[in-house]
Amino acid sequence: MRTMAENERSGSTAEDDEGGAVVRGSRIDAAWKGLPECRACGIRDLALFADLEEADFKLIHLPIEELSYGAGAVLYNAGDPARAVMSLRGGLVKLVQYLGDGSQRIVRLVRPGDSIGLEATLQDSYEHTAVFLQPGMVCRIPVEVVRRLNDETPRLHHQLITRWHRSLKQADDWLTGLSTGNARARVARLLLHLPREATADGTPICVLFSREDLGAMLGVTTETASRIIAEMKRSGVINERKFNQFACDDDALRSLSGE
Amino acid sequence: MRTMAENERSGSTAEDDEGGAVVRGSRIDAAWKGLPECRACGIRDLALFADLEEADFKLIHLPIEELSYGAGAVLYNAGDPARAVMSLRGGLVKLVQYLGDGSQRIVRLVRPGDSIGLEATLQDSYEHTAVFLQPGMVCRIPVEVVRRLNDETPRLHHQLITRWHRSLKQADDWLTGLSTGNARARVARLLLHLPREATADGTPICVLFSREDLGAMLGVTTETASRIIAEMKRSGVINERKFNQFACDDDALRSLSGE
DNA sequence: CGCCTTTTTGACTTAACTCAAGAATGGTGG
DNA sequence: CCACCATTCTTGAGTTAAGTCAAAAAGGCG
Repeated sequence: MRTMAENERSGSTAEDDEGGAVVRGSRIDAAWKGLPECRACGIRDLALFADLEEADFKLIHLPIEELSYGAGAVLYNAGDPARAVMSLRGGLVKLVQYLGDGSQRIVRLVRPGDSIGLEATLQDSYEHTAVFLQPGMVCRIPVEVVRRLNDETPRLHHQLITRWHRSLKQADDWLTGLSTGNARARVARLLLHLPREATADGTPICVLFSREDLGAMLGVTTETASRIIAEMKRSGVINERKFNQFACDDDALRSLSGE
Repeated sequence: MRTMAENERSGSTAEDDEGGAVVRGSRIDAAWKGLPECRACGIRDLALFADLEEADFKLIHLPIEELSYGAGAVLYNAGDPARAVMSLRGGLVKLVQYLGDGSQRIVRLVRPGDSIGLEATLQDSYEHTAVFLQPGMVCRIPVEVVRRLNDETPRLHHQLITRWHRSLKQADDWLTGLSTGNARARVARLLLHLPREATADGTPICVLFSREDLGAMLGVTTETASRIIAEMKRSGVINERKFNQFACDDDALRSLSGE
């Protein structure tokens, strides 16, 4: 089976390596941005700390760091010691799971406001490999902080449960939506599911990624993913504005998705 | 696409219908078994209440009921009002998700000790349809009881988080294991994943289900599922002792699974 | 025992995989 | 700035696994 890409597991993990911008190839692994002021966080209402009150912040006795990553940067690898929960502040992250034979499958996408590595609160190693698809930032919250807040304030643990729930729902939808039906329908559903970004001229755009990643999300080969995207471009269902940036005809996509 | 079985959504839901054994066709929907004594529960160490202490039980102010179901009985349908969390005491339950076109996909199997319908603590309707594949029993815990215990004792909410985590892990494994690779490998992995039951002569047996359900778990057609099981029977990888009860050659299965 | 459902099998079609080569793209270094 | 290199993407041709439609066989139930 060549359905999924080979695992490259290249380079060092960003965890434990937060000391500054490390440039390798064209990839910036992690750049330290300082200690954020959670109370003033621009996306706090989306984030893990959404419900915290003034008093709760006093319970934080370890630094929360803000780190920024380039596309391709690895947040952590499966099996790495899990010492922090991350809150995504921008960009897009894939969670990858490896099979026995070295092939891989992308099990979820993480978007701004979502948490990454929640399992750190329960066990001492990460379950997936987390890789940035689009550059962005995370707040790195040491697991001791999460544990302490969770013990002391119900406001955090409601948020935690909500996040577990959200991840599970996403996992179920991922299975039914992106792993079911023919390849064309899967691509269409994926495109519909992707975040849209506003452009200068007002057209919503969705940013796509490598055909290999596409294949690993949908459980099809790179070539099949490529062929379908190419075909959609030719038929005008999607319209490439810049490299891998597409304006989508959502109605057409919906009908392709078999809805 | 005919990949998955048509949604029959037949019959009434067991929820709200706990007043006694309802026999329709050959299916017993639900039989009321009485109010269990949690403290003395035989599988309590597996169940949601594993960590509760004597004082905690005093917080339970609504009855927990014990209900038994036959194969094919529907615990609840997707969208039904979610008024209880269930703890599975025996048997096997499938969680089904429906797609826009009416086809279905089985997203998870629930085994004894696992909880069903945890989303009831967060929202007012169930996300899946839950159906018994093998007859068994559940304890039905009103959502108010779970909420109250969760507010009052950290011992429950650790169990709750653990269960969310376990479900998510299972979802991820389900995707990579049962929705990846060719049909033969998927069937092999499913068989390896199924619980084994001891028989009189000591051979571990695994109880299989309809080809339609098999297809809906693996994302293949009923015919493909049937063909592969038939082929495995012929080649001796599995050995049918009774109807849908198989002795498995696990080493052979592992090699088929592409491990 | 006969009816109905599920399973199995067959024949055919088609979607997706495989292998391979050529085109495009982006980065690198002269 | 441009030429070159390494990827990644696209496309083609051939193969194969899985889907489809249909009918026969097997099981289970009344």
